Amino acid sequence: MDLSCKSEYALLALLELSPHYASGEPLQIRQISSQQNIPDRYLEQLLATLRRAGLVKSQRGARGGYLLARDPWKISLYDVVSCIEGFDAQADVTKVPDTSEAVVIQDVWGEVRQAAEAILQKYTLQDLVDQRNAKQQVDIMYYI
Amino acid sequence: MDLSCKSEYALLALLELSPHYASGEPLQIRQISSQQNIPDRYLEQLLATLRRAGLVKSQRGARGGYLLARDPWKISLYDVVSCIEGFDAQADVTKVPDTSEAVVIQDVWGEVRQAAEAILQKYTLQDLVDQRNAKQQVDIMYYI
DNA sequence: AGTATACCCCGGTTCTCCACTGGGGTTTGC
DNA sequence: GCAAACCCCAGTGGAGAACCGGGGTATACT
Repeated sequence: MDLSCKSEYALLALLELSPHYASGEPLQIRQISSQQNIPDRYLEQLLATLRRAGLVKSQRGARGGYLLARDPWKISLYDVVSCIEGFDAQADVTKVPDTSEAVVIQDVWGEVRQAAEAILQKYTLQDLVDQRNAKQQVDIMYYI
Repeated sequence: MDLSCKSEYALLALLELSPHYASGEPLQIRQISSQQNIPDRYLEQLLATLRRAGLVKSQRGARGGYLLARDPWKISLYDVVSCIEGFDAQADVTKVPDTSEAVVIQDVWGEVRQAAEAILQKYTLQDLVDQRNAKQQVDIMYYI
């Protein structure tokens, strides 16, 4: 019941990209990884996954980097986590429960999954950026 | 985001034990494992964990077996899953998030965890037994 | 008493996945 | 043309999941 490193790294990277979306200037892996203490070669793989899922765009060559593919309020946390964790492709080998007890357990677990997904769907990258800004604002007020 | 075998096996076993709680007659590993298609030596380990957590009681020797330690409506699914998955002892190495972005992500994830736990807490073993019975009742009606 | 029946404990094994590293190749701006 | 970036693919080390097996111990029944 804990967030995997993969998803956390991916979210951190996208949160870094979010403020840069307006300018249209790409951000490099090195920048993100040093900013968020993420191993850069690992982050590269995650960004490749996000690109294949259509969440970010990449620009190759010198002065290249990554940009969000669409506005930060149009990307939900569910979009990110589901593509990184890859639980879209889980419909293939759904094991058939053999007893009636197994069925009710699966039902409850479905309810759990749905609740988790609902929360991830209601937050967008923009929401998190706003939350972070608000939190920093509070910190400044306490500092004064 | 999927239920582990361990937790599912444990829940199935406890659902088997629930109807026998009233009689006070213990149920053997072999019975449970054959009823629910669970490898018996593996189930043994899980029941040992449940026993150490105080959810079941064991009776050794001939005509021994396992019983629930308390009434089936006093055991929530959260009790079971948390002890099997062992996420009580997670408070020790809570990694300190280094950036403000990491903090907001952890906050959201905390919300997700809480929602999942709330659902697991609201269901008891008795609830699942009732659901199973209700479902079988419906099946019979369709059969007629 | 003796024996069969069950739990008990501990250890090993295979497999998969995660987190991470490394070696090249290709595109692009200056 | 060269350096800066992405791209792809491959491998590695560790951890945990899902088992299996052997030997020990308590208990009921005869």
